Amino acid sequence: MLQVAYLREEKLKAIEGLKKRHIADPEILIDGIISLDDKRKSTQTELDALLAEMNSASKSIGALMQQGKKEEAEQAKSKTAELKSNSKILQEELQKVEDQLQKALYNIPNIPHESVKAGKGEDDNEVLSEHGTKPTLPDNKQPHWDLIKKYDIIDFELGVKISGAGFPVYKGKGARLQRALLNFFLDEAEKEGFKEIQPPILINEASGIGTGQLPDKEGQMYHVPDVDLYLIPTAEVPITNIFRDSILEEKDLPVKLTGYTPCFRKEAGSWGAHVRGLNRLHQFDKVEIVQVQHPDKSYEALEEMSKYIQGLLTKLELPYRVLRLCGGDLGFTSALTYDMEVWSAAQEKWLEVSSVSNFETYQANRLKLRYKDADKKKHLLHTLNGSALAFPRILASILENNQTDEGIKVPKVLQPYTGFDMIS
RNA sequence: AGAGGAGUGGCAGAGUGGUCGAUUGCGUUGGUCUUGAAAACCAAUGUACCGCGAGGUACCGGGGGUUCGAAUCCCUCCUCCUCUGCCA
Repeated sequence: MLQVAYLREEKLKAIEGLKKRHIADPEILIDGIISLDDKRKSTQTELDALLAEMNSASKSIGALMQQGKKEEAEQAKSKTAELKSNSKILQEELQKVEDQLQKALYNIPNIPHESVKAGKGEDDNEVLSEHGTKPTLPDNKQPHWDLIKKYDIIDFELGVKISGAGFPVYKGKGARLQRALLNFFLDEAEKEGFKEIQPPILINEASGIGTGQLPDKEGQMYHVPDVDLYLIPTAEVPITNIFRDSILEEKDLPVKLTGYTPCFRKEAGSWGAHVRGLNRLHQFDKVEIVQVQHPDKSYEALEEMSKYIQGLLTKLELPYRVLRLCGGDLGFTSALTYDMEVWSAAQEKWLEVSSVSNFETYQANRLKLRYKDADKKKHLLHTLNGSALAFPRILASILENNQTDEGIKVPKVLQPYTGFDMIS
C-alpha cells in the first residue's frame, strides 16, 4: 500500500499516476485518505490526553492507598468514571478511523513508474523489442494440444478424472521435460546469484495481505477453509513474505532469492479457445526470482532481471518479445512490469511466460520491510520479482516450434537434463 | 489428537496488582586508558504513533475482559517444549 505521507507530499504526481490506470476520480480517493488521516491524528491526540489524565489519576490513587488514606482514594476513584467512559468512546472511534483508513489505502493501487503509458488494457501495452526468428513449420503443423496426444506426454482427460479441468497429468517424456525445465531454471538462477528457497505452498492470510493478494482478490486463490490457508498463486507470496516485519542491514542488500513451486489459480474468468491446452491452467509449475533492493538501485535491478529472463529464452531458442505494460494492464501492486511473451508457432500466438515487476515500496510498506541506513534511520525497501520461468507455455512453445516429421526436437540446453534430444 | 509446561527488549533471563517501558548479564555503539589490541572502567543502546517543542500515548506471543490501576488476575486463539497416540 502507499504511504499517507507520500500521498500528502506528492499528491499531484499520485493523481497523474492513477489516471494512467484509468481510475475514475483519483483526487477524491486521495483527499478521502488525507482527511481520514487527519481525523486519525486528532482523535489520537485527544485520546492520548485523556489517557494521560487517567494515568496520573491512577498513580495518585495508588499513592493514597499506600498512605492508608482510603476515603480519599475512594473519592478519587469515583472521579475517574467519566474519564473512563470517554476514553472508551474515543478508543472505538480511533479504531474505526484506522480501519477505514487502512481499507482505503488497500484500495489504491501502486503509482505507475513515469515510463508507463496510460492505457485501457492489454491492447495498449508497448512492444519494446522482438527477438529470435519465428520458425516456418510444415503445412501439417499441429497445435501443442494435438502434439501432446500424438506423443502421449500430457493427459488432460486423466487430470479431469483425478481433479478436474486445468489439472494436467504429465507422463513419460512430458514429465521428464518438466523436470528438465525445473533443474535448468534453478541452475541458471543460482549461477545468477539467486539463493534457492523451498517455501510452503499454503500460506496464511497475513502473507496474502503482505504481497497484495488479499484482501479483495480472494477470487484468484484457492482457499482451504479447514485450516484457513490459501494455495499460493505464485512463489512470490511465500518467498517475499520471508521478509515480513524485518529490518535489513544496508550492507546485506540486495537479497536475491529463487524458488520452484507449483502454482494454483482459480482463474474464475474466461474460458474458450485461447485457454486451450497449456495456455491456462489451475495448477502449473514455475520458478520465481525475487529481489529485495535498495530504493536507489531497484530499477537497475529490474533491468538486470529482465535481461536475465531474456537470456533464458535465448538459451531455449524461443522467439520472444518484450512488453512494457500500460497503466490499465499493470498489476495492482506493481509500478513497472515487463512481460516476456514467446511465440507459439502453431497457434500463431504470443504467450506470456514471464512478468517481471518492481513494486517499489508498495509491498514493503505492507510487509514492514525496511533497512537501516548509515545513520541508523529506517527506510522502506523495494521488492521485485519475476517468473523465470512459467513452465506450461514454455512447453507449448517448445512443442509447437520444434515439431518435425520425426518428432519434437529438444532445445540443446535442456538435453543434458532430459537425457534425450527428441520426443517421438 | 490427548495430558502437562512455557512464550518478557538483539540474545539470555528476573519480575505474580500500583513510580515497570520493565532488575541484571551478554551483545552492540561511543569514550577513557594503551605504541596498537585485549582487559578494565564510564556512557549510550527497543518499536510505533501524536506533538513545532517540552512532552505524551501504546506495546511484555495475538485478541478480548476484570480493576481507579495489569507483564502480573480471568477468557480465548496462536506458537514452542516434554510425555502419550497417529503418520510420510
